[in-house]
Amino acid sequence: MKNKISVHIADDHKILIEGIIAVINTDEFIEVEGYSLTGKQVIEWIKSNSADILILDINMPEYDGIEVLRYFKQKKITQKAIILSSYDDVKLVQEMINLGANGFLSKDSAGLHIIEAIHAVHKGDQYFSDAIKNNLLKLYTGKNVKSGVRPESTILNSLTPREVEVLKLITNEHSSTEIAGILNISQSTVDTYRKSLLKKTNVKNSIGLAMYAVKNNII
Amino acid sequence: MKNKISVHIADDHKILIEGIIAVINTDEFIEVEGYSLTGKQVIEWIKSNSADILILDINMPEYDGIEVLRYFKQKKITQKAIILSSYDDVKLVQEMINLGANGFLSKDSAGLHIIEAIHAVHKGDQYFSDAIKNNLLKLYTGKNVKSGVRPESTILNSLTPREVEVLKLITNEHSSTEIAGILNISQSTVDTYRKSLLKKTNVKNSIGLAMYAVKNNII
DNA sequence: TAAGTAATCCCCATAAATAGGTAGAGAAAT
DNA sequence: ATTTCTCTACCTATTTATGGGGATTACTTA
Repeated sequence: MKNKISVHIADDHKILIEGIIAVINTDEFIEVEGYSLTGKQVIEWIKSNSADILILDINMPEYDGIEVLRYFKQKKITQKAIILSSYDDVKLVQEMINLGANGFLSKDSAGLHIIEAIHAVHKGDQYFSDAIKNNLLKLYTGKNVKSGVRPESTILNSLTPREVEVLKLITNEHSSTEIAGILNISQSTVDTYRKSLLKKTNVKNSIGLAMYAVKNNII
Repeated sequence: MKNKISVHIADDHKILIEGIIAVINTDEFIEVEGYSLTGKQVIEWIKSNSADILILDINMPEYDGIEVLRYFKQKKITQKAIILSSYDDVKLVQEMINLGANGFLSKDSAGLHIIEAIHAVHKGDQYFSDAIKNNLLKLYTGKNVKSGVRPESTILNSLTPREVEVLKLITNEHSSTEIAGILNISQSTVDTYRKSLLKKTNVKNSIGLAMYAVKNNII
């Protein structure tokens, strides 16, 4: 008899985990090795374990999926991972691919696709759910890009630590005066950060910044 | 032999639906009657069907859970409903209760709780998952309310259709001038909407509005 | 050492948002 | 028939945000 493909699942919603387990159990060649409810748990788990495939949700408390992949990359851990995501944000997908993700599944997809994805990635292929494939195509061909995706900003806009701090405070509904008080810097400085944030993220106003923060899980 | 409790599931994530079905199938007294992937489908479904219990996700495209309940209330449809939600926002819970929801489940809860909830609601009781119960308690006792929950706003904040339109445009980075142009109304009117939105959602500024929109999937 | 980059601060000016009102027309509900 | 709700619009005033510069210090890297 052959070995089963072992899978570890990371998602903060237990119901979803149970669902995925139920789906996976319908395939005789795959078995669930365990699960994590937070990114922190994944990082703890990887220290002494591994699975053939890690199914990784992006939105998790205590280190999200991106941070988990970043950790893997930094520690040179070659754990195969399939990303589970609620929205098909192309920018995110690209970032995840760069961080070494092997597959990308939208939560919209049927359970069957998880099984397909697991088999594909196990064989060494990449797997993308249809919606994401289409979005990537549109991005590369440059046409018909749906709203919310800004092709001009394909370039990584790495924000400086201080900029991220300011961005977080903006997203938490603080005014520049308040931010200046909190960070103990002058209002002018905060204004300067606002300007560079607007330029780097290529959005129109503070609301765009907040949405950028949400999308990129800077929260 | 007795009749089984019939359940209809509404959620835009098929994987989650499959998971819930798998969980429910472990209980011999409950059966899944069908499912919907959008609020629109639920509204179509209710026109010629019903189930003992509707399991309703808040975040859905084409009419979210709130709008579905609002529709039920308006049409005086007495469909029992258990709300499924990703976050335990007390404000939301209260709104849903006022709209006639019979139970409230966090997606964090285990599958077992769905079954408990279904049985409880079927008997005529209300059901709340623990996290939500705690939050409601804190709200009523007024202490130790976690950030993000604003106790002052106990009052129902159902937004009017026009307010939602404005909110969407705000969230899409439009200024008041632009919104006035798009909706063909005066800027003053847009300002009025901004004021009532701020009051109803009880947030501090436009960024709070955008975050509210994101949380409530008004997008 | 020269070139960057990050963090800090300032000027000036305009555009936009917030806060406090008031108020009318029409629809819907009681 | 009267109240309530929604959409519409205006006034006044203040506070924030945006857009265009320029500039210093300190640290790192080619």
